[in-house]
Amino acid sequence: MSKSFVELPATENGGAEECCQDDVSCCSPLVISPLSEAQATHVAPLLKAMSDPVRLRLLSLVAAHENGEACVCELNDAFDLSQPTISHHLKVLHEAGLLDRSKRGTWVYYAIKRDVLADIASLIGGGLE
Amino acid sequence: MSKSFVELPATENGGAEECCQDDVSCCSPLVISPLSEAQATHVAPLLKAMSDPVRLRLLSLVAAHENGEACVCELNDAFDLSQPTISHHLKVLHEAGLLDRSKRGTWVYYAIKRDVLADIASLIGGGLE
DNA sequence: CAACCATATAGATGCTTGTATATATAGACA
DNA sequence: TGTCTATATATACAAGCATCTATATGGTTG
Repeated sequence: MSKSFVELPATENGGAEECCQDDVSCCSPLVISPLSEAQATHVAPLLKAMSDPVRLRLLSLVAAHENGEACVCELNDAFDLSQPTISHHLKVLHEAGLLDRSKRGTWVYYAIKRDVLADIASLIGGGLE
Repeated sequence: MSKSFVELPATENGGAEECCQDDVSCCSPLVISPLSEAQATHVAPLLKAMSDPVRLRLLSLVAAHENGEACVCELNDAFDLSQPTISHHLKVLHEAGLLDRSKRGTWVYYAIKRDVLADIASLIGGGLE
């Protein structure tokens, strides 16, 4: 573990270490070294997707459900909002890369992407233990 | 550690465990049990404060700086944005409870609140290790 | 006091977003 | 084929937000 702490060759962007810009897992924790502009631009949308109360609850409903997966029909019932609104929020979470989507017959299931969640958590909380 | 896993008396809100609604630290991790509406409403603003690329970088600049503290003057220089814009973002982070503010002479210093960061991280990533 | 520096506040503007209603798609089944 | 159910898309609108310029506040120093 703690592979994020390995030293990486500095790039031209002012000293922030930057490897694969597409993946949160390669950012060292906030507390260890400042995010580069590119890194921040990649990570922010993930947090933005989680920053709505409805989406946060959707995320936790899915994550805490059996196998980390839940049917849309169950999710709709948990809220006092219209079905298209829930569908919209699920789309946001899916497009952000936090939820996987799979259709099985008439029903659609969303599943949590645990690795992404873990990466975000270690970005925020890494180096504090 | 892992004090978040202790069983709590269920409340009337449909099974989600809920203690002090004012503090993130008492929410059990997303993956363990679904957030209540009240919990989600409390946590979401923290994530929203972090969900902007500029604020994410500000946060990490402060957090990774000596003593987890940095002077506004240094922060302004790190961005291509107007001084009031940076001031605004710092205010958002401060009001969300992520940064402490202290004035010393002419200068203002913002300091990271490590415990809040740690609480958010364990909310998101707890139960995945 | 006056000039100056560091930071915050006020107000304006254009873009984003959360929500709703109406409609489309598409699988199941009679 | 036609109808029902599950989910998504289209469109619209009010509210929120990131940014700017202009200005205020308040400490420092000549």
